[in-house]
Amino acid sequence: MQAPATAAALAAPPTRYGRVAHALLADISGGRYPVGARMPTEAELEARFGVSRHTVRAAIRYLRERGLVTARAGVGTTVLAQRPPEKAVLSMNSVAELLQFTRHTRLALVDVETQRADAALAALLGCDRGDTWLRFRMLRHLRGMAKPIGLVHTWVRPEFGAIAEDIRRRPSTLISRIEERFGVKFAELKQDISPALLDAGLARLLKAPARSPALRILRHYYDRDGQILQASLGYYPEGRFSYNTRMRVEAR
Amino acid sequence: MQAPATAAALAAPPTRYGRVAHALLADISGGRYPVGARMPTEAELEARFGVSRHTVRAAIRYLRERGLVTARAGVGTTVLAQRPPEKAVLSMNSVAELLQFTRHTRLALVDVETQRADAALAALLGCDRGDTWLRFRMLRHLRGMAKPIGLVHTWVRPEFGAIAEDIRRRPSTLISRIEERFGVKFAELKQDISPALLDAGLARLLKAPARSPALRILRHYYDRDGQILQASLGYYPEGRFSYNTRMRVEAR
DNA sequence: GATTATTTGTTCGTATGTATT
DNA sequence: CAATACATACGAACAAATAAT
Repeated sequence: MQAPATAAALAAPPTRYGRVAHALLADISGGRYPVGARMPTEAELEARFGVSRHTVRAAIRYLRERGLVTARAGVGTTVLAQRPPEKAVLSMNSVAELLQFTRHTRLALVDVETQRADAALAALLGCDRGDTWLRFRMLRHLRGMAKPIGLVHTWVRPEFGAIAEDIRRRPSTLISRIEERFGVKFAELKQDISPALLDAGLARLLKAPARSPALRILRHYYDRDGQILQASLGYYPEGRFSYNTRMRVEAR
Repeated sequence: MQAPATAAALAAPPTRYGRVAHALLADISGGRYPVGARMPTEAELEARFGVSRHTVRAAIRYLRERGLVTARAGVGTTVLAQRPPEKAVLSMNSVAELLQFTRHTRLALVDVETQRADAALAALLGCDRGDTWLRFRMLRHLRGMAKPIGLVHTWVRPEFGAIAEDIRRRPSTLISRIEERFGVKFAELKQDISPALLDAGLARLLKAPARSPALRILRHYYDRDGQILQASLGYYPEGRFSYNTRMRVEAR
């Protein structure tokens, strides 16, 4: 009902299929093809736009790749959404809140060692085999809880090795110490959460049953240039920690 | 670190381009075309496989869509990764991306039943004991993966029960079907991720080993008035799915 | 239940455009 | 400028999935 979809939100490729795709996109957001309705058949679109079937199919593929329509043989092409995914804001999951969380925990250093990346570690850290890293292992405690909430392995470049003594004397999050000491800032964080079983060694350190389940959280910290600064791998056993987010759909 | 080990082989589409794509995939994972190397040109692949250029391009598109190669005009096609990600990665920074992800998966209905909330269910859903819910169980598949990536229990209010027949005929995400049919919109999503062990029943449905670890994702969907619309509890076994987020530090 | 019409999916062939070396 | 390689586009035919008869 409201204003002509002002934004050509997406840049149309300067191609024939791009023009067809965006004409259809305008029809969809304009309500001509409502969500759930079927689009014209490929043959009809050929006629309407005066292009070949190949071009029509390229246009529809463009819309499919963006999640706007779905196509099924024998049925047709159905509209899935009125507009390309709008930006919704994640209210809870910001870097600031993440760091806030780590401030409410206490760290205890387990050990530090130098590691040369084998194939598995190289894959984990996204580095070349043979690269040298300094690995810290630390237990993360929450005030008032007897058992640690997690065990974190953190790898830092050996250039930053000077912080090892600092950390030994007073454990803290490595990334903030690196930022202080070396004046670098991390600009981006990638995080991957997967399930894992605790092996005997991890279980003992965490005071958890062996072969019990845990969250395995892998984080990569990058600076503004996309250079990796630090990586960490944490194990958080069942019942002590869960990862909670809250998202709002932005008003349209 | 444990490796997911068994490469969940991608099912090749029973098509000519599917066979070409998987032959190339075998070459890539076999080391014939290492990461960073250039693939043969389209013309060379035509000759090698005895197919048309169109089919070669469809095969390469298949590999591109899976992030294995990249193609640039005037340059060629370059290998980006040695193996297809054998697990689905949910890269989620917004509700939009979450919905986008669910579009790339296929749902298969397991069963539907009416449930009266006992104490445990009431706690899980945040409702009163004795409330009636309709519970769907669905397996979530990723195109090209043999085993399901997860099993999702979804509870909806019995008022929305009319969608049961729809879903039975052609499974889809419940929340979108409810939005279509009843004109309600969810405005907020709360999500909680924790680790869990698969019991025998879940393991059987998921074709996973019993007592293997999984991500347990609980979601609550609310409308604008804070009324709960739907809740879901999903189990995603190790090696098939991971939860991925990317955060940037806000410039100050 | 079988048949037929409809619609998308796959595959060939060919030609021209565009980006890069 | 020329050669190379992917990108776009036209035309045609058959296959597969589905819906309607």
